[in-house]
Amino acid sequence: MSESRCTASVGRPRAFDPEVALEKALDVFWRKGYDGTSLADLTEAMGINKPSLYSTFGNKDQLFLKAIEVYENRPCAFFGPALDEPTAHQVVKKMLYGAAANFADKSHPQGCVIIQGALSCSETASAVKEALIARRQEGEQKVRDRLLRAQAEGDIPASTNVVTLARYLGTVIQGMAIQANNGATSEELTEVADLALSAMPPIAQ
Amino acid sequence: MSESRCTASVGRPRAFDPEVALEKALDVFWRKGYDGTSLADLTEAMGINKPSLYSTFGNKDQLFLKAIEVYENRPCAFFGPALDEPTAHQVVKKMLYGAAANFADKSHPQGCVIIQGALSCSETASAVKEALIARRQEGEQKVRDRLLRAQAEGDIPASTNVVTLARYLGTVIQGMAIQANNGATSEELTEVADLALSAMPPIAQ
DNA sequence: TCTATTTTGTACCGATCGGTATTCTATTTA
DNA sequence: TAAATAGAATACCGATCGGTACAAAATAGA
Repeated sequence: MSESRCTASVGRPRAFDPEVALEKALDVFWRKGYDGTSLADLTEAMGINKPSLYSTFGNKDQLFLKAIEVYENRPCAFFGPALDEPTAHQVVKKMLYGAAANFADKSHPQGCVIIQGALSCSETASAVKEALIARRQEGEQKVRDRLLRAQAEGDIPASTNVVTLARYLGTVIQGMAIQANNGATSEELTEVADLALSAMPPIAQ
Repeated sequence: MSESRCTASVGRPRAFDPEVALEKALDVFWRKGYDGTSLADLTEAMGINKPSLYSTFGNKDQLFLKAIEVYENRPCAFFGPALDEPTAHQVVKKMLYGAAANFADKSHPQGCVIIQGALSCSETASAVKEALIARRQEGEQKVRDRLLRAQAEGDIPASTNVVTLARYLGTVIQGMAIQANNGATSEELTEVADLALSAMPPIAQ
């Protein structure tokens, strides 16, 4: 039995690291959006040529989808951990603060690629657009489920409409992404987060 | 003295109404964004050919800017009147309700072209992007000024940070535009608006 | 009717789009 | 060392991009 993967055994070795290249692609898509990004932009940023891109990642669509997976696991990793906080208030606070810090972080493009990667776009990008809408709705669904759990645990009042509350939080987070694009700083977004938190229902006794 | 304008006096008469054509262009830009819209999309929707488009509107950039002027004066006309409401609470309520009704209105593309027309975009679109950012900031500035006036009039407490409050309202409105793109209905957005309103400071006595 | 003027439709411009065929090169295995 | 394999580099594909030159057509004034 030969080695199954990691450093393919035969043929010319790959001259680039696919993960690094994928992060470069993410940066471009994040900054320019799907429609605004050309293959020339991608190959230049990734440091590879088109045939390498196509043989490794498929095509532009598939590259985009793989790039946003990287995004969800790394640059935007504040979302998942926030859900693990013990109380609903801590979950929401950590999520909004995380968005404030991350969306305005100057070490990468501002905002969120899931939100702004293909918002208004050509028909060519419609599959990507639908994928992004689905991701946003999945995120909102996770918040909703977490709030339902909090309600069951007596964390927030039974009278709270968790569907609307989750949608409100999604709205604020998405708005913060736009604000980051406008040039808002992390501090400014954190102030917005604090104000947004005041819409949370009181802690059930 | 001859007639100064309206139905030019000499030469072949124009076969289309520039205002109608501009509204068609707005519809396309709104739906597809600047980068996602091609001249072929525009000429087809406007019912004219390229030379007519260029002689009447300049180029793609200028057409876009003229289209968003139409947008600000017509489909998005909920913003200005809201500022004329007598109290800060009424201003904010009317603005958020207006956004909820307008952004999800199925008689035109969802969301707001000022927000989603050129969010993440190519370098070609950067001038347009900057113009849109400026418009968003102007809108926020108007809200801020209105809140300052309300504060002077004793409408909201002197302790309220109106800069942050205005930014928060901008954030919610911009988030609602994304929600509308996600497929949220006017009713759902109105519920979000109600929740967002709970972050407003109490009425000063 | 003739001329000046303006818009129309068509055909075209070079550049770039996403995507690929082909050839060359680097490596493993035999 | 020779064959097999797979990635790299170049050059190219038809289609489309934003933008325009040019000539036919429609009007007003002379």
